[in-house]
Amino acid sequence: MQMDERKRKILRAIVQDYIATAEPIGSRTIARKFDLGVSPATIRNEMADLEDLGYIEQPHTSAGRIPSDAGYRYFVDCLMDPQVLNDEEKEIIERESTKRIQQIQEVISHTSKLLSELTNLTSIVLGPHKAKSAFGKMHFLPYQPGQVIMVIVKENGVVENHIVDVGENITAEELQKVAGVFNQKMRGYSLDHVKRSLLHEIYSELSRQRHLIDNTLDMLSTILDDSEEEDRVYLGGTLNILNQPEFKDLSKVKTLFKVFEENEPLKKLLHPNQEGLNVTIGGENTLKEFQDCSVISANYKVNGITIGAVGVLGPTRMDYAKAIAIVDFMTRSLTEVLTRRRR
Amino acid sequence: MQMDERKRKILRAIVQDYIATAEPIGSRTIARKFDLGVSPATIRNEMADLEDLGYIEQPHTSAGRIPSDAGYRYFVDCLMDPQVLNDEEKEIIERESTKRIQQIQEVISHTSKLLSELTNLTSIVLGPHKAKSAFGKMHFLPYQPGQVIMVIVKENGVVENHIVDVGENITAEELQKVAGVFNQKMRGYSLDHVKRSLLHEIYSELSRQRHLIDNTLDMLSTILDDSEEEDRVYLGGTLNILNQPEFKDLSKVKTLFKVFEENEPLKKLLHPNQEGLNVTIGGENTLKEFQDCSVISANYKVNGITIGAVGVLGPTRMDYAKAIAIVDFMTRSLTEVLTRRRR
DNA sequence: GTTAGCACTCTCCTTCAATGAGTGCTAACA
DNA sequence: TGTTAGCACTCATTGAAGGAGAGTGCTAAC
Repeated sequence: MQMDERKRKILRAIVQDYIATAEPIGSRTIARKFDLGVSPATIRNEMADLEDLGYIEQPHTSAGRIPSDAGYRYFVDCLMDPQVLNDEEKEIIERESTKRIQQIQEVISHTSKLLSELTNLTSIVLGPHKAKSAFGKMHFLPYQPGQVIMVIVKENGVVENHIVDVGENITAEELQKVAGVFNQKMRGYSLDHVKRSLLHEIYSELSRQRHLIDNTLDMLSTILDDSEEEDRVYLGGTLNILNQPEFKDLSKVKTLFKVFEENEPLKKLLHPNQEGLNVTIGGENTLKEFQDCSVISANYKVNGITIGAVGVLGPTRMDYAKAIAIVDFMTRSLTEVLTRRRR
Repeated sequence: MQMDERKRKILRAIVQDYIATAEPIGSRTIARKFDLGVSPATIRNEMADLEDLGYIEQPHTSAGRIPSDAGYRYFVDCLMDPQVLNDEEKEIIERESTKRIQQIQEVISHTSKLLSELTNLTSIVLGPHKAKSAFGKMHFLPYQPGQVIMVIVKENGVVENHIVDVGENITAEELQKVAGVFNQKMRGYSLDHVKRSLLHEIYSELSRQRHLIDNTLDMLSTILDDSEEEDRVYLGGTLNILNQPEFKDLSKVKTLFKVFEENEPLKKLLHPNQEGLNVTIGGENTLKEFQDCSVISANYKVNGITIGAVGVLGPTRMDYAKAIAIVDFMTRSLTEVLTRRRR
């Protein structure tokens, strides 16, 4: 059995209606709502075929049909009219992107908020990859006796500050020397690379100033441990899923929210290593908690290098056309903003 | 009608049992579970009195009694056995407080997490008050052409960095001068005070270097706008409330979580301006969303000055003795840690 | 003052039947 | 041969009815 034009029309009608109403749809309703020029009986026959093909299913005998994961997949791949954002939405995103923003983290968190507001879904944004981001420059500033502020500027523009213990008798000049060594040896290298290859070199360089080495050990581990830390995941609009009828069951909400508290599974959802825009539908998700959810995700870049990912998460019954359009536009905008920042 | 010893015993029994089971409790059950030496009938008579006094109420005629807000209040004020933490709990908190912590923000967020874990309630922690925190010192570091990193050290130990536009032709010496003026004029004063009283003085000082003033204006507004920003509120264990039977209704959860997304109402809950430990029960909360919740809150200090507040939020049916003990111990520990950091 | 006994109330649970939406099948039709 | 009308059938949902159970307040006896 093959898909023909009429089957496609009917499948599209089912998916669109189910996305809009969240109610199973029957043959009579399709005939009434969508002008296909055939009677409910004919539609019934076609629906039986579509069910055989695995594109739709029946919650129970006397209910209408709903799309299966495969049905959504077919819809996304073949049936969907690609959508472009309306001017209002574009303007909102663009207004946001022209704001004077100080730090990359702020850009990311705004993005997350905006995504969830525009889609009415839950947004997941993966911040810049710490261990992979290149070390830029290091500075020391006085803090209080025995401690200094270590300011680290990454090449992607992120600025971090750490407070480190140095002991009371280290001098400003000595700190200068330490910073000099770090800056000279590590500039442009990712922290991953430092840890794997450069540690020895830095030590041997510093060991000429024997009494410095204990302190610098601490500093290095501060920097590197920090890079070990989870890359931050920004969530937005988690409450939006409470509006979806598929989550009127509290226990579902609970398991989902529990996963939201952990970073690792969320990262996985975004396929941060896959290029381009990805649509993952229902059971295609590897995590069982998300098997009735779909995820639209895409990467953002700085200077052509992928540094993070954004996505939206919602029930499989989501408005794919709109969500895809928004995620797509958003990653482009984000890539542009971040690249612009670096001049 | 007066409270006598037996009435107190019965009220205590009702509150304790209801806290443990979340089920209305009847006279027969009280007689069975608690060894009061009287029959259910006697207890019934006393319960009728307690209801007249407003300490307990009946959800409906044929159900047992549950404590009213006034009942909880009486329990907390007069009946409760004050609890001390067990060694395990103490150890957990103390282990946390001896960790090497870099920044005050981390201490606060750990506190929030710990509070919610120990109490199984939702924790709310109000970070250090920005506008009221005193300016300490300012430094400039190079960033990229036309922008510099402005590092600000508050007197409470908080370190912030901002990126500011300065135009391409400002020199390092000029920045030094600007920092000098800021440091000299603002040190030790709260940003509130700077905004109210010192702005003029700083401008007139800087106007000697005419061409600097535009840039410094920007910097000042960066600092001061930031102080306008919401003081951050840290929430922990929001999912814990989903385990409470009183929140099995999704719409309740939704309204509550909606409030969680805003800072202002949460701050109000903590009574950050009230000294000592506060217990706010049910209807005593001014926000209608929280009228079936109770809040235990207390202030923490640095060097004797209140700079923030912590609290736990749960259903009125919470384990007050335990929650109070934990919040109390936690604020003391936090105060101690933060004071120690400053040496 | 305390207690046993009892009628009464009200929620909760189960059962049962009616309703209605939707289907698949068959036979008639173009 | 594809389309349609008609019809019997299925099954979730709704609401009513009735019984069980928990708990109360009142009365009378101790």
